[in-house]
Amino acid sequence: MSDRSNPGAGKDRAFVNGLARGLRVLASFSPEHNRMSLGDLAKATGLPKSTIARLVHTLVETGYIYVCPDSGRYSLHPKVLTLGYPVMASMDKRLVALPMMQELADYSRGTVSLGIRDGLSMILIERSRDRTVRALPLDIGSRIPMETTSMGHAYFAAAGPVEQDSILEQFKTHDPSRFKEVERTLRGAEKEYADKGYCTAVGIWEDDVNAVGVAVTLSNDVLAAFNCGGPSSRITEDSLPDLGARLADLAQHFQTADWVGQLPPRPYRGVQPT
Amino acid sequence: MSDRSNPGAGKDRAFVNGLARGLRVLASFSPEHNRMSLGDLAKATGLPKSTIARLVHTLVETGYIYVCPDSGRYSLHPKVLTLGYPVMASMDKRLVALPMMQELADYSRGTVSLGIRDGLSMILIERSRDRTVRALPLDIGSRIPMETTSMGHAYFAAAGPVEQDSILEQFKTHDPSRFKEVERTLRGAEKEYADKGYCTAVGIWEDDVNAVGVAVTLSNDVLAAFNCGGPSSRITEDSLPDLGARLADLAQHFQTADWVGQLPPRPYRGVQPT
DNA sequence: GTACGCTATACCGCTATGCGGTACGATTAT
DNA sequence: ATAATCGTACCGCATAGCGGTATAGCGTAC
Repeated sequence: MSDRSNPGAGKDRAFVNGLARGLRVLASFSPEHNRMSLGDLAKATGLPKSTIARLVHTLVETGYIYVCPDSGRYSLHPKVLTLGYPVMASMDKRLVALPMMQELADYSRGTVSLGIRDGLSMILIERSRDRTVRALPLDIGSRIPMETTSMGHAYFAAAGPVEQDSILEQFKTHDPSRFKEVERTLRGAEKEYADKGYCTAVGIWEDDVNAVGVAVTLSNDVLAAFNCGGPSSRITEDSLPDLGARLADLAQHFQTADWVGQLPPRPYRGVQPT
Repeated sequence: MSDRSNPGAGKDRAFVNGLARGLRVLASFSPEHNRMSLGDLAKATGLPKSTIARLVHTLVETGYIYVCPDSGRYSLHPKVLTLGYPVMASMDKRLVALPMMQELADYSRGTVSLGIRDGLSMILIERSRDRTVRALPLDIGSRIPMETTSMGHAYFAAAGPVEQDSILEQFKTHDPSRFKEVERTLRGAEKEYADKGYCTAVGIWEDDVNAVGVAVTLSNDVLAAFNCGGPSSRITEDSLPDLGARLADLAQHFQTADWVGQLPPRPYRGVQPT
């Protein structure tokens, strides 16, 4: 029976299944499936309905899920945002980048984002968009693939050899069929980054999306990467060198910005969950 | 022993304790305690050390916590941000407010934020800051009290009678000693909001912080509130009427903005967690 | 040097606890 | 009216999670 929520080995006395399963429930929500019934969640997680009922009940009790008043379905409660707050706060150096990002977004009439790696994808932790665009598809906390985005390419290029090997290793085990292609792509990106100082992605993520990417180091020595991109109608292929140079410049300024000490040691001005 | 993680009644067959406790572990991180040992977590949560060890082990396995390479302590993994992403995405109407918020932040030389209620506090879901300020103390996902902030006051003032009663009820049970004072404050805020169209908070949250607040409704009929404020050196008490009017104006524009249909129905451009 | 505080990890017996069948009544859709 | 849903309830079972206690490894301090 031992259907461990996470793969992992057979039996692990120290693994709390209920917790892992509950997190799986939370993670099974997505922007397009943000209101789900117990049945939906059962399907999405592959867990039996009665188990889902228990987990959801617990999550409702603890306030991380609430029942939509109208539809009666279950939805993530904004309280889940508070779980991520300490992470955001620990990356506060990105705040110094915000004005620069906004400036470049306006200049390029596209979107500028900052992301870090999780597994084989990049998680966005900050973003700025051109003021004339209504749509900002990727928001904070969203996840984009590493192997098909300029951000991911730049990240890979700037990563140390050991991290690179680890990434490639993960790709190999995760999707062996695409591995060789992915490896070639990423190694190519590494070369491009070394040559030009930025990575370009022309229509490899989405057909009509172009972007450039540059890596940086956050205050806590966490590697991250900027990108700047948008629909090809606005971000033309010809403009990429210019944008790449500007993004590299932005990263340079960000990197060397004298950040330490600019913020007074501030206590946590938040409050308990009450 | 039935030490239920959440208060609640004695025994609830459908309550998964391990899950609730694991969430308590995640929630016990804060910006100032973002690297903790098992002992720290045991102290913070009040759970026995061996239990913590099991929960943390599970959270590490599932990737929501990682071991800091240097210190060997435990820290939240950025992956927790992805849990909140669907919430952010469901509130995408706030994106139309961003340029306006930025504009007002620049004008006022302070900070403009947008927040929604959770329990007796407000959770920030968007923020803009004046470009000349380095510090942005409150970030997305952070939590500020309702009874001492202009945002909270405006929210309360705009809430329906039933929600107001529920809020007051919670205050009464949560902190009876302060209840009468809080009630008076909130009722006063309601009156102020009805009179002026905004709420002011002069040094009630922090001594040297002034702010104004105005409520709005997000696309999904969720009540929310803007605030605009900052240190009294920049946001003087005299400027509050002007800022209040401008914030009310912003809210008005935001409210009536024709948002529906401006975004093409977009698929989730994110990717699986791999 | 040794005694201490702090790590994290391991072990282990117990039983409460979460499990997942299956069944029910209420809604809503076909 | 039939057919899917929805969520809730029940219940016997076995094990999964519990929390005590014990151990081993570091650093620090005295």
